[in-house]
Amino acid sequence: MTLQETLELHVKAAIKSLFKAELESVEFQATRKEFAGDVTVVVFPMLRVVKGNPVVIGEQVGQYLLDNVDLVKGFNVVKGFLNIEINDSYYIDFFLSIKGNDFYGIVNQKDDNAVMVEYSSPNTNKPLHLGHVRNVLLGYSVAEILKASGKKVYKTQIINDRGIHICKSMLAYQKFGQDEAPTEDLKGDKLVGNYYVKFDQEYKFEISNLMAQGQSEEDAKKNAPLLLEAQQMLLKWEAGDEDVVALWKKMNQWVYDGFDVTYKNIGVDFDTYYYESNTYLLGKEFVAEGLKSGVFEQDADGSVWCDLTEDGLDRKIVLRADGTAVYMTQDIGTAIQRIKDYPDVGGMVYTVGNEQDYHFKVLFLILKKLGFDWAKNLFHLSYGMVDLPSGKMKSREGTVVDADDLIKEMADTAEEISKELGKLEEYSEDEKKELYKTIGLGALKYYILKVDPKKRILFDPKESIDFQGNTGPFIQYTYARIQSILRKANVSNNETMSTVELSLHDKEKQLIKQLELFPEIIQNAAVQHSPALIANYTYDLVKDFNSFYQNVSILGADSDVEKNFRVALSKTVSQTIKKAFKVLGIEVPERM
RNA sequence: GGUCGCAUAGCUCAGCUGGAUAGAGCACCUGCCUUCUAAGCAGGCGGUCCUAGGUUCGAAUCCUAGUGCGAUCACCA
Repeated sequence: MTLQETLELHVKAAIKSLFKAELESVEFQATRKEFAGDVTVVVFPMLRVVKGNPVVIGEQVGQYLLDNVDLVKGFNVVKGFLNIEINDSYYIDFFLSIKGNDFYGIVNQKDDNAVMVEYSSPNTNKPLHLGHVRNVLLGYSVAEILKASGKKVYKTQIINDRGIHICKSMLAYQKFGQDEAPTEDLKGDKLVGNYYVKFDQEYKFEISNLMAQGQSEEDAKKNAPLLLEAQQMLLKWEAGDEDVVALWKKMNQWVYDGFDVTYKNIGVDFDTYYYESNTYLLGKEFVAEGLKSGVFEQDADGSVWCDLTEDGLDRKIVLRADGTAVYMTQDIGTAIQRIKDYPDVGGMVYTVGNEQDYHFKVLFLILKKLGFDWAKNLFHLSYGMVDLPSGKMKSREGTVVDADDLIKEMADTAEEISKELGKLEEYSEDEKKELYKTIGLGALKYYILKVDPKKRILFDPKESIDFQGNTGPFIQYTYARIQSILRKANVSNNETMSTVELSLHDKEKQLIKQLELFPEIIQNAAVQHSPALIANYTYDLVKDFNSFYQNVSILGADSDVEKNFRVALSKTVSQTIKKAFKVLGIEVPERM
């Protein structure tokens, strides 16, 4: 039973014995630091069942608790707030109960229903950029948080490997590529991306030519020879033309190889992959079925629609007049395919930007209408765009922050700062390199994950990312500091720690209170799909630790009992930092 | 125009199901390295919580209207 649960029973008993009234629930909050006490009971809500002055009621309840509950050692009432002081022994006992537990806060027995988390899901025509980075970090972290909260999780992505945009880079490569192949200096995804840009340049050139010949802009955009060729290519691809398919396979493989390097650098992974080129056909099948069952309707021109006007939405197309698949068709197919492949999956999380809020609203609704019971457990993890001070990132215009470059720059900055501080003499060059990467990535990941997913991020490359204050490196630094203490502590037998004589320092108590919150933070973050909650929790924990560290001597404690206790407390804090950062996908260094 | 999201200190962000005098970091200013790593600690400065109504003992938080910013409403993805 938690402290609050215990106190709740006693407060209810107090109200019953003092006022002969039944309380449905008791409202608690942490006592503000300017008042004495550990837990606060809010008296106001009780006024509904107990008439009287809140201060007087608070006093009476407080006295009752002091007389009847061993845990309570004192109380005070300010306005309608009953501040309760708890015996140190409660906190010491609690700490001893979690001290050796490596899994404290983490739920290991898994739910029967698995969750599939989709993230990344790039187009295969350009390299990953900062926008993808937010997606990848969020998706990976939410997957890890769900795991830690007791869910079985499959990480996946949907690879958008077909369509007109893919044909554009293929066509440009065919025309201008001269058999160029990826090299060590030019990854495959970058190479393909270059031809996507090339297509756009040539296309714009053709448009301006046509307009010079008197065509309207609208017509010119439709009639540009390059676009017509690209459309031809898509038809050939759908017809299975050998040359086109061969080129498609070759270029896509280059991109996949390039992406793999980036994912590995970021430190994320996937359990299974889906390709739109495989799932769009299944989508078509279900469109046909939905047409039979009346979920969809067909227009005179042959196009198929879903009428959502009764649900307050518009009509949505699910199949073009020429019978080819649209985005929605594919997503219907992909969802169904996933459940077929992994029957234990009872729900899915889609990590996709908020520009597609409407799309997912419609998709989930259509899947419900098609009668899938798992459709009620679909969640769109919608996140805000990452914008630059100059505005939106656009691949075709080259105004993007490239993912690989960004990661490298972060490591470089970490290197600069580390060299200035000069604490790493005994490290080998390889170890230093590894550490710079850990710190640089830690800074980047924390910077992005600490923000509520819903909010947009304005990323200023010049101002760059901080390494001080509420940042990844600050938290990593605290972890490293603790490891340093543990190396020096040499506490041989802290299992049989005697704590009878111990009285807690305020900073120690504060740390234990913060540790106590950890399991609930993990659960909460899972429910809300929010790594930001974990990040902010960890920051608070680390702030508390640093304050403890600078105000209380750990290794220089007055007694062995005290020293052992503080070492064990520090160790538990560091393990909690490590677990919290693990679900954020951030590593912690042994020293820095 | 319809729909959805966001708006808190100069900047970047917290603020859980409504609760005490709205909190951090950065920046700026003061102190603290012969003692466990100063990427740190202790403190100062800084707020009409977008506006106006409403609900309530109590509103940054809930409701309504408005303003600003963003997204979306494609036989693009």
